[in-house]
Amino acid sequence: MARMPSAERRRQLTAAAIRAMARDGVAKTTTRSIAAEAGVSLSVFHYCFDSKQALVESVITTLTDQSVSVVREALRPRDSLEETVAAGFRAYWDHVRAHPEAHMLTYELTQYALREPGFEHLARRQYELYGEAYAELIEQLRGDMDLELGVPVSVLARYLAAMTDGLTLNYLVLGDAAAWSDILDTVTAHIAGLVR
Amino acid sequence: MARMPSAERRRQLTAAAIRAMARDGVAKTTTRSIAAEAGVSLSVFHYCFDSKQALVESVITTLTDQSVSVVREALRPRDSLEETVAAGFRAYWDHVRAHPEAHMLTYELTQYALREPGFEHLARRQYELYGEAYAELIEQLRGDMDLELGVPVSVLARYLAAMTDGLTLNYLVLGDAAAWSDILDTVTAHIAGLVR
DNA sequence: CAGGTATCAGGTCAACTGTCCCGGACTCTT
DNA sequence: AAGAGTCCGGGACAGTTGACCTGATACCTG
Repeated sequence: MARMPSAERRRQLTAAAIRAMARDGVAKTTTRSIAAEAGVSLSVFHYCFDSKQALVESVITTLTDQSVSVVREALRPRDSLEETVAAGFRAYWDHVRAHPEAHMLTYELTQYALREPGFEHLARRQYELYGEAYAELIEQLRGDMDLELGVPVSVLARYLAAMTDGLTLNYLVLGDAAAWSDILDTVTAHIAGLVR
Repeated sequence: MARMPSAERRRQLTAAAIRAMARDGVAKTTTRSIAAEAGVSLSVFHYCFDSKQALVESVITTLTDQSVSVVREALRPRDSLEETVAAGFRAYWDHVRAHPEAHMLTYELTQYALREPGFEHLARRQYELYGEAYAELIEQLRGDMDLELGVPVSVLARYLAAMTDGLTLNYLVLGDAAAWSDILDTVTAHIAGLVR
């Protein structure tokens, strides 16, 4: 086994845990399977993390930050409002279709966090960050394009966040990706109608 | 212990499992905790169900049917379209606020079903039934009120299902129930705009 | 009331999981 | 090169969990 500073080992174990959890599900991922996925012995795990919970906490924050950056990346301002919304949805949707297990895992971890005493704040943080990402984009667009919103920014941001969340979950359960792009088009038109 | 035909015992155990899972979470619910919740000994459990999986299957189908009937109950046709949509959302939302653990449990079980080999169909069935419930209501309204839809029924139904799903999940994570009624109003207006 | 069936209680078992311990090996400083 | 600090490996342990088994008990049929 290659020797490695524990900070880097922690990152490696976190990444291995994400792979194992995405593959097997959170419930079926054990400290042993994580260690095996990382290619280290079990004791290394407990050398780097005080407990499995500490590792899960690291996994959640890491994955949340990744997910939020996916949203931020997708939501780049374009020439027109409709174009921005449509391109944003498309970019996000492409990511969902390309990495369904990753999105599935975020839902699982959200519920894990809600159930685990002392972890609720991690679930909330995730959803708050989503909302903030949307709100920031809206504010930015409003300034750049001199838009007038028919609804408060916070309402619109939460609507978008909940919308994409629900669509993603439905896609993960039902599949049939094509059917959902029609819905995204409808929503895009709706958003465009909410601004002046 | 009162003697009881096994069919009724199964119902009793299913109900006890739902209570235990809603309280403790699916992952932390064991055969022992279910038996204790039902007030029977562990052996009764394995007398009535071949395995824990068989019980979980019973729980999922029972809860799915309950959830769908909640949706159907909420979506009763009223005088006008907007009134129908608004009242439907309100009724559904009241149910979510009154029984958050029950809704939480359905999300947990959906993911459990998606992860458990041979159970995927139960997750899909749940979401298909939601979609069908919405589609039926839309068809019915269209006939009664002579509406003309701007989008296909299937698109609208899936949109509504995903929408409520996402809003519910966001509420369960973030709380703050008041903030979401504004969003439901926005969506209501959107739906009203989609018909002629 | 006898015999058979349905139901229950407690104990047992093997497998798995998180955690920990102890000895050894590597690395860097002095 | 020697020692301290850091990292790694294998094994062990206690607790939990799903599953099962053997008797005992209640109910019903004839």
